[in-house]
Amino acid sequence: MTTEVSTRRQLTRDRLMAAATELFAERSVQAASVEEICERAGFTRGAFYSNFESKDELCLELVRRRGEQLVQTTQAALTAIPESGLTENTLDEVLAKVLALFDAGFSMDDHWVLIRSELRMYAYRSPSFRPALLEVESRAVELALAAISETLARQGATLRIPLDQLMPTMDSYCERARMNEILTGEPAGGWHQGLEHLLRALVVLPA
Amino acid sequence: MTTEVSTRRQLTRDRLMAAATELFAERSVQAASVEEICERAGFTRGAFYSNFESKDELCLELVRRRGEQLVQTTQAALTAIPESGLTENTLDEVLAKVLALFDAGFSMDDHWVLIRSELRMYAYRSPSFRPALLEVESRAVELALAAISETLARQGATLRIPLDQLMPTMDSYCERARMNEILTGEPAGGWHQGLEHLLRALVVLPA
DNA sequence: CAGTTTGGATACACCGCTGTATCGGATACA
DNA sequence: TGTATCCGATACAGCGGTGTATCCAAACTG
Repeated sequence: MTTEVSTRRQLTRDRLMAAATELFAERSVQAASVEEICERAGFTRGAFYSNFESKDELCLELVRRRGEQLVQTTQAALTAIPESGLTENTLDEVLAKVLALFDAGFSMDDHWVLIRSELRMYAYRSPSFRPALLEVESRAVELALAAISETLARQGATLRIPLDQLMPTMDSYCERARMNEILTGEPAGGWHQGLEHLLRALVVLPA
Repeated sequence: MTTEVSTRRQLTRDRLMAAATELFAERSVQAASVEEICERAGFTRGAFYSNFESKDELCLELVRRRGEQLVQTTQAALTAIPESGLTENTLDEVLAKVLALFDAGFSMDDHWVLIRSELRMYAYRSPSFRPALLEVESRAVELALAAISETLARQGATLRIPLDQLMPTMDSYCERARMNEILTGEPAGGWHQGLEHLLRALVVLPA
């Protein structure tokens, strides 16, 4: 059965990619050797080169999946907070929605903060990888932005900065805050409050 | 003459560090081999190991210098915009001062945007290097922050976010914006306008 | 239950980097 | 000008990673 074969193959691909993800965070994309990735996944390099043409290609696949996952969790987070016939135009409603987005979609767990940074740097150096990363990121940002701006519009709220500056501002702030927490060894979490402050500062409710 | 010797030594150290800086941006700290650094500087590895104990130590020295330079240019930028017996409490005055700070001190040229990111990741992985980087960065931030908050106070201006969140917010925004420009190949410069928007949004002038 | 295919393991040849130990030419000093 | 010192070059042994070519077992096929 073809599916059975494909299933097996897919399983080793998964394990390889999971191992790679870990090692990318630990050692960087470049420094993580194919050897090491295979070892951690419980394979030898034979398995790797049978499944991927190169580390570059694995990265591509990684980002592709990440993109899908991002889109899904984002949409899930959006629908999870229903239109809810609220009559009060509270800033808190907007906040909740946006914050949920960041919690769910733009996962700020240790792993992905490091990996995003790692992948950006890798993209800078790998011309073949760059467009893929840019496309995935921009798609995710667009999706989230659309949701946010719609929410804002419904509340009659406006922003103190251009709309297309909102996501970069918040995202980069969170990422930096998380990175700082990681580097200093502080417990994670401060970034969340920081983001809320930032949002409250940037959003203007109708008079 | 001892100074002559030292001068010579210092010169090769400089060349090695300059080469390292370039290569760190091009290939990453880890991927830049000692060999390559020496080659670009016009030396062999003998010179390197005669001057530095390891790549780690070179990084340390690099950051130390960067810190000094940062402090100097920041202070220069601050004194360059004199108290100027202005009577008008214009937001523009505050803006000018802060923007000048970022232009001068937190240099956002291609090189250093990449290297800062690079060093952060390196710090995450090198326990001996981490505290050094953190200290330099925090000193620079403190200095700039002190200057800014004093400026704000003099104008009677306040912020819509906690004071200690200002620098991370602005800095991370700029860095991200620059990085995006680099990745997409857009001409640099948009970040500057973005920063101005952000500042205008965050600063509140007295009624 | 043979025959075929698939997929991962093994073996091989090669390269580049590391760090140290040693050497030799230039420079400083009397 | 001779001598000591300094500092970068050279030589060497060793390691770890790369990518390919080949092999073998297990899983599918009819």
